[in-house]
Amino acid sequence: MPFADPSLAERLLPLYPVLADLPPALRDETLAQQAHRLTLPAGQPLFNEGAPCQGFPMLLSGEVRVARGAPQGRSLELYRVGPGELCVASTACLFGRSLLTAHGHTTVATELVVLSPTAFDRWTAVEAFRRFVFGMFADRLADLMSLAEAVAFQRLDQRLAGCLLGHGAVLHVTHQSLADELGTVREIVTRLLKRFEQSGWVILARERVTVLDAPALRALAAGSSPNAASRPSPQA
Amino acid sequence: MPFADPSLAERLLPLYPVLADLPPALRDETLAQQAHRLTLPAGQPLFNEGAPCQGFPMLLSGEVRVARGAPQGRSLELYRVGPGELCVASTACLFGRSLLTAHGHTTVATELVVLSPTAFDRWTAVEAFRRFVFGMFADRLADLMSLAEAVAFQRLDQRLAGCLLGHGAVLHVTHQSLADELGTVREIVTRLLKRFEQSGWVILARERVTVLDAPALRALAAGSSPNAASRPSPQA
DNA sequence: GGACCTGGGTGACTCAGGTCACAGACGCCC
DNA sequence: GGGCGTCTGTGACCTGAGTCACCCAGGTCC
Repeated sequence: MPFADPSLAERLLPLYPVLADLPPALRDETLAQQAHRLTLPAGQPLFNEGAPCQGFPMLLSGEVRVARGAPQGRSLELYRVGPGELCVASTACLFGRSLLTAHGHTTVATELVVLSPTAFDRWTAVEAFRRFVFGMFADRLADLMSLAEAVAFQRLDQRLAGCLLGHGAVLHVTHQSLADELGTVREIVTRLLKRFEQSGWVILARERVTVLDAPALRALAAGSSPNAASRPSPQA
Repeated sequence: MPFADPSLAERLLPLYPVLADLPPALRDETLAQQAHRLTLPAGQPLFNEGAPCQGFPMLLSGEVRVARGAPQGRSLELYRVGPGELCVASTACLFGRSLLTAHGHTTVATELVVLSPTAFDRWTAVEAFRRFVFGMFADRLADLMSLAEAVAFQRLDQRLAGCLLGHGAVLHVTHQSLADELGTVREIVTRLLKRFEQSGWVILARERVTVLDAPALRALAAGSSPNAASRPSPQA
């Protein structure tokens, strides 16, 4: 939609404060002429393995989940992108001699702005914006290193505990989606969750996990206790 | 060593052709004043987890291995850096609000040039150089995604087969170093290598692995055949 | 109120990978 | 040439995780 949208910059700015450092003329011109805005429902594929990349995405709202799929339907979540962040996978393949190596889809209804590659180039000429992009790359890189380490060295119960934390006390998820996040299968998630429930750490219901004892989960995730799950927790 | 080194640019240029796109004055000035040159023997630590980062490294020769360590002496190799490449981990922490999350050490005698952060900033103002850096980030990001996927979904024999390939017919490695590369322990590597030898794919000797049947290893690594190792190979 | 679908629960079995505890092999240095 | 350290080989054993097969609960749709 190449017509000027007066509200676009106003909506982007609070989420991406770095845009304030761009020359206003450059910013508004590129937003008006070299960006298009997308609105996607939940569960919509945004890009796929092997596809070329259209541009540089900035999220206004919603969430994009970037994962890599294996055979027989298993998949591993690499990271998620929220408002104020940027999807390095697609950014990466703007430069990369390589195509995309992961797929992304929305987890909830999502609005995003996609900047054209040339516009992105012009923006990165501005030091503040460049630092922002490098910073994002750095963060993701660190995330991916941690992911690789976790997959290599942590037990699944530790990783599961970890991904139950930090999303509030009540999670609305299916066991299958947790399995996809961890790169395992549903049955295993069910088993482990059941063990957590027996320890009194969570309560399970259909499409819902209620966290009762976050500290216990955190301790398990931190991995200090090799088999804490066998001790049904101090007070039980 | 802040004295002018006339040969430095000449040595860097063939490895980093992108430097030809920098304004010569800028390039020579920063190389002379804001870069120092390091020469390290093999096996020397270059940086460690949690340490701050001194600058932007470019390799003249040698190799740096970036890994992440787990408890009980296990470690997982994240990637390696050779001449013409750059170490994104340290670059990343130039910007990152975070410290380094991995450690790097030389695998062989290595010469490198470390550019100061401010000099790096000035160089990235040049579009060609910026693209080069973004490209490197993109490549590493893709590597790390593949690594995470491999660790999550591939069996160790497949990954081992993969890392025997592409280093010539004769590798000079200990089983322990292969184990560190894969994030496992020595005994497992020994077992798997022995299996490969029994299949006639390699010959083992002290600190040496000779690859006889690269195609077979490649097929195993590709993972198309679930348990190819049980079939001692077509012609045997 | 039955058919049907999705999500959850469970037990039996298998297997890759890790642990432990050795033993032999090779090279090196006095 | 004997001692010592590093590297390799191997067997017994254990366990986390995946597979398979099935059943059950709870909604929704006719």
